[in-house]
Amino acid sequence: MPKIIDHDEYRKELLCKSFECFAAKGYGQVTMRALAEHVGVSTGTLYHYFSSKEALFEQLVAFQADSDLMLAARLPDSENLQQRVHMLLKLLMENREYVFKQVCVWLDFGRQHGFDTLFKKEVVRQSYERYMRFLSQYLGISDKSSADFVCSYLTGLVSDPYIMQQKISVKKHSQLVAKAIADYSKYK
Amino acid sequence: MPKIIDHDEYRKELLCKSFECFAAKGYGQVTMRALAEHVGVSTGTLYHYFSSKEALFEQLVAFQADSDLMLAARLPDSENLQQRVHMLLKLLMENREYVFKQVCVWLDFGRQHGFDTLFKKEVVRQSYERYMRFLSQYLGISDKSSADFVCSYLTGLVSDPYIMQQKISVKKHSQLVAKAIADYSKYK
Amino acid sequence: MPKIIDHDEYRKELLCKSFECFAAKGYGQVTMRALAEHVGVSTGTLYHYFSSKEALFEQLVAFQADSDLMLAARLPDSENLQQRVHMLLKLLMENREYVFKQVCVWLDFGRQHGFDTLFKKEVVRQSYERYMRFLSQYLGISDKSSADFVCSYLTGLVSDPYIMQQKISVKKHSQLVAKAIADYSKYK
Amino acid sequence: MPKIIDHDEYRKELLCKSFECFAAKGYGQVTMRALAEHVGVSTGTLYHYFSSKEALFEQLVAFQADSDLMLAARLPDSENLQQRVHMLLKLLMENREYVFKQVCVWLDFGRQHGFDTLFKKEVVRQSYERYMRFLSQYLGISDKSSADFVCSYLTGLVSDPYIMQQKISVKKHSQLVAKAIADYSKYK
DNA sequence: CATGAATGAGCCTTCATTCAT
DNA sequence: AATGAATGAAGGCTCATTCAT
Repeated sequence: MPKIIDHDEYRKELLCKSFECFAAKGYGQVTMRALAEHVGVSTGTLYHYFSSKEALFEQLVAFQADSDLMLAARLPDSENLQQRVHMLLKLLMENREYVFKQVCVWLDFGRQHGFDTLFKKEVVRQSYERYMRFLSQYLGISDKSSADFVCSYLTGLVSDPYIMQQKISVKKHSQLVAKAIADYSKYK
Repeated sequence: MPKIIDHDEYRKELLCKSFECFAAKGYGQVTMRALAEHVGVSTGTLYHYFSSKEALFEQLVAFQADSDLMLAARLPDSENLQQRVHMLLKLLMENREYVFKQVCVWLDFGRQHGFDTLFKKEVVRQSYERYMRFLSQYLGISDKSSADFVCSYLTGLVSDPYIMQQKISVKKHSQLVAKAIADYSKYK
Repeated sequence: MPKIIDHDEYRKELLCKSFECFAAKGYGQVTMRALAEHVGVSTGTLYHYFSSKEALFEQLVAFQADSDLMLAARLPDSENLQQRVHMLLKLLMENREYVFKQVCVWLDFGRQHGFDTLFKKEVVRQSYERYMRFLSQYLGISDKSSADFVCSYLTGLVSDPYIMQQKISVKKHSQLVAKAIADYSKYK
Repeated sequence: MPKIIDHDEYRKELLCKSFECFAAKGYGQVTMRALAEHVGVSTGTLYHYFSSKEALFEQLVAFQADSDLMLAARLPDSENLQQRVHMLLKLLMENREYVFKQVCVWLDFGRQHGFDTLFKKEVVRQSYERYMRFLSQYLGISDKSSADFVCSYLTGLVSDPYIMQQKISVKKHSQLVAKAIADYSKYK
């Protein structure tokens, strides 16, 4: 095996490969040995790049938060709200497995650190705000309630393992969401 | 007089007291010793009522699924759709912490058994179907897409730790949801 | 195996059996697994009685310090100084192996905690003072220099592995030591 | 020009720098990484000069045994026995820290190889005999018991961490030792 | 029934050692 | 010659589980 040229690059590669494990089994159920095996290195190497299991997990979360921006960046623009919702949903549905795993990892992370103190962490706060900002901008939502509403809906969409199992009608869902957003002005 | 009259009753009591632990720390992070201590018995006793940690956890999930019906049963009836949505949301929000913990436990359960094979389990399928049936009936939704939509929204509402942290405007959300349901017919 | 009746008694028994290991191999070379095997219990049991390897070692040292009093207590009294020296040397020589091991353990302990801060520890200070007090009393030495002299000689006697290997002439040594003590007054 | 002119010279330099580590922490507690860092090279370099940790340690002990002759060689001669004892003690006391570390290292070495088989090793036997020969010659002792006696005393003097901590009266000790040696003839 | 001491497999982590560069 | 990334066996410690009381 040739010597690794870029330490940090390799670190990210390890994180990348670790994601699956943590998502599937959960932090407490993942052993460093199993992880090393899955990733294709020795436990010693893992500890060469990460000071501990917890540190690895934390870096994984931070890394994933970054990666997600790339998912969102793929979204094409459009004049039409319903079209934008549609594309967003389509993107999520196409990556549902990945997104669901993401949710799983985040939940673990939350438990690991306590949900009450979670949002005091810089990584977490930033990630979340970036996410909300993106949503608001892309969907052109300026109102908090509407944003929360859409956000809840989307979170549910990607969190619900039952829905995960089936095909939803992206078109109908888009219509409902777009209408809800558009209607909002009537209720203020 | 014997302390415990009903073996099964006591079993449920133990499960009940175990819920907090599993919800807060996650299956893999809960030790039988810690659990026993939290519940106030010895580990031996725990093993007298449950054959293993996994069995205990499984029974906990089944038990919780039952308990949730009691939450739903508290919901008063109403002619008005928006009012019904409103009451449902209010109920969820009043029990947000409990409901969120529930989500956490289910997540663990899912991972323990693999999400792909999850719905082949009788307990799980039944639970879920009961939940969907209740929603459809209570909100008077006969269409699958609408049901999925509302279900997604609700799942997100109770799963999202960020939303968990803040107060949402139940009123506005109710309006949006009720409108979305009502509007549905236009898009079929 | 019957349940242990006296927790503390058993703890001491474990310490007692541990002594050999630490003396022979040195703290850093003793593994908990090897120790458990030598002692005849499982590692789990070891940790049931001692919170850590270090704690075990510390308790061992404290326990040994106590045990040594029993060795000294066996010494019969005598009017004659040379006789007393003689009996002391004989006792040491008869237990040379044990005493040497003791020295080994103490040295390890010293290194573990840093020799500079060693005598700030209560256990250590007390042990040492008890030892010196006993020597002074038994040999009737009131002067510090003489005591240090005898102490040095004795420490060397039990520390020197070369001397350990051979028989020394207890009689001659006694004469030399007794004379040295008696002579002391001439040099003050 | 190559940085290291003499391979063997550099080896000794590495040993020299290693001494502190082993003396302070004990063989088992010293890691090759820590050693490399302390010495200022990479672990790879360490393994370039020594085939293993154990080999390094063994060479260290042999090297130190040689070095000690230099300490002894510094001793000036004198007609007067008490003066010679006095100078010897003074030398030891001035180098007490170094000498004590030496003792620690030897203890480790002894344990590593088993004290019972220790004197079958050539290095060890030679070292010890050189030491005894020097003592006998310098102090003019021809009798084994006397030599053992003085030897015990000196070993104790440098081994006892308690005495290490304080100042002894070199003058008084010299008097006692010299007298003991001189007196010896009376007791044969 | 209830207890908690005992067990040992398995976890996280370290460390002597190797080897490609 | 020198480096340090990579390895995996082994160490300290935990924990699900059993069982004598």
